[in-house]
Amino acid sequence: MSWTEERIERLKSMWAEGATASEIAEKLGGVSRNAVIGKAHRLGLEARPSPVKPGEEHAAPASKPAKAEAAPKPVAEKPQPAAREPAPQPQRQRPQVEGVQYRSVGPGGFIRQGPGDQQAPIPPAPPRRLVPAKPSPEVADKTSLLDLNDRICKWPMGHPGEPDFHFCGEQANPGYPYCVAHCGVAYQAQLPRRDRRPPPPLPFGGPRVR
DNA sequence: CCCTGATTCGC
DNA sequence: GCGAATCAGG
Repeated sequence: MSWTEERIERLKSMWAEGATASEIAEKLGGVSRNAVIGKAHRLGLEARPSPVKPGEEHAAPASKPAKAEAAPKPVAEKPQPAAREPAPQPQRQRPQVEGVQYRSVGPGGFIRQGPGDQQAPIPPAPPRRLVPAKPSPEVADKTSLLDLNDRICKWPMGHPGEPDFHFCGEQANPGYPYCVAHCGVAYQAQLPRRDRRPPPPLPFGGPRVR
């Protein structure tokens, strides 16, 4: 289907009336939404309000510092030594009752919830105060998850789960989550379509096509 | 996912 | 010039 004089006029009038490209394409018939948009542009028709913002420079971080950074949450206030311990029960033995139930005991001496328990069993007072675990020596001087902020390069080193997994920790490239060197790895200039490598075929022939 | 218009670029 | 493919926001 070609763009005859008559069809172009219909396109112009409908475009001027505010019909969407899809509607115009449907009423004209024989052309796609993209064809209508492409033709409208070539005809120099008035641009429609695009859902994609035109300007808005990417580099404008200082424009709206309104709620850029929430104030650092008051990380869990140090638990005051109030109510140190809930009155230690002198009762040492478990009450021997018929149908006694055995429960497993988790780290810190807390009794795990049983499958049939209606409410959590009252945990016994932990024998000692719980303290944060010391970092393993492998990551002692390395950047951990808790060290991250927006000025620190978050490039992962190694893999999660490995004992020495940590983060790069260099000074981040302002506005980016990584340092300059890792930004160079993370962000690649987009090549023209003809120069792009097609993705390699998936192993085993890829997903099954029905 | 759906929709939208804008843009690119092989033909 | 055409329009599919792609992009990017709603």
